[in-house]
Amino acid sequence: MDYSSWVDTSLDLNINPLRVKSEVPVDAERFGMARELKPAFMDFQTKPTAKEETGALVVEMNRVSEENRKLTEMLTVMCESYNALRSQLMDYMSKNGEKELLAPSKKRKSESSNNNDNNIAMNGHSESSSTDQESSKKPREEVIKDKISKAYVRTEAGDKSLIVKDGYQWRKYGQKVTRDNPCPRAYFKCSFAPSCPVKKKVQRSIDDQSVLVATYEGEHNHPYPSMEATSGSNRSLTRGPVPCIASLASSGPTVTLDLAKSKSSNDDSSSKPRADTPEVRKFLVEQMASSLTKDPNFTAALAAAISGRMLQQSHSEKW
DNA sequence: CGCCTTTGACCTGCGC
DNA sequence: GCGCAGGTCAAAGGCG
Repeated sequence: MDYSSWVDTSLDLNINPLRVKSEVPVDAERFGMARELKPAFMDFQTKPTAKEETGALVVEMNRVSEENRKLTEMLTVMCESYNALRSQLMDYMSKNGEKELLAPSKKRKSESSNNNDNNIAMNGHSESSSTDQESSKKPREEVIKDKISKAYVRTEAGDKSLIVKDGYQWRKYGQKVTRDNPCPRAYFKCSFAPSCPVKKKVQRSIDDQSVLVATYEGEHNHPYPSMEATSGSNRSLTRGPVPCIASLASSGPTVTLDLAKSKSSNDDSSSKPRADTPEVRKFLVEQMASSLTKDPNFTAALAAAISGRMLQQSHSEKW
């Protein structure tokens, strides 16, 4: 599957001068703005610095266009790399996955291996059948560890907290720095119900430290907290655990690809994100457009580019 | 004042 | 048996 084909990564900044030339006067006249706009443009052009400013704007527009082109290339490379890694992972899982699941691991911390993490993340499996692995642990944990799930949550780049908002109320009871990951691992217990046996481990991904890996152990023996009960500072507004969130973040707008799938679709074929459907493509494009338009830097650059083109065009018309 | 976080100490399982 | 590493406990302090 070619994931680079999911989304048209080009921003399609159509800054055709002919369009500006043909549309702007018409619109201005249509809305009766010609008298107000034209003097403004004329005044702007007659200023001694107008030429320089126009040139600067054109340079800025070219710079933005070049940056856009580079970002597009980077995104394409990332998609291709992800595609290749996924293919390798699928091959590896098809060969060794079943064998590893059946063989009880002697190592206690088999879950900390990044390959295992990625297996679950890529497939969107919110629950893993690790009962066999956990059965070797001490008896008092057997009741708790019959249900293990993982969630991957992207956080803000500067956010150093280990808080995963999943709607439940948690009490932190420990924190450890593990050997395979310099980022500390936080241990939480469900504090919504005193008898709730659910525990949660949260640790930043070693590969991408903006991603929090939350491991849930056990099942809640109480109903999901209501929105009123979860409206506090640490309460979440999301309902239920987030199975998988994969994001493509840049320095500018963040495009989040939610690859979560429903728990009911556990077969391997349906675990692949149906991004080739028109609905998903439309959704992704809308999300990208929304992210871009919300970014003030992008809108400012876009406005500068458009105004630069307008000025350039009107300037060339005059000459 | 109660709840939560922090953090060092302690417990437990596993490999050598 | 010993050391290492993950997991848990509980006292202390912070905060609303």
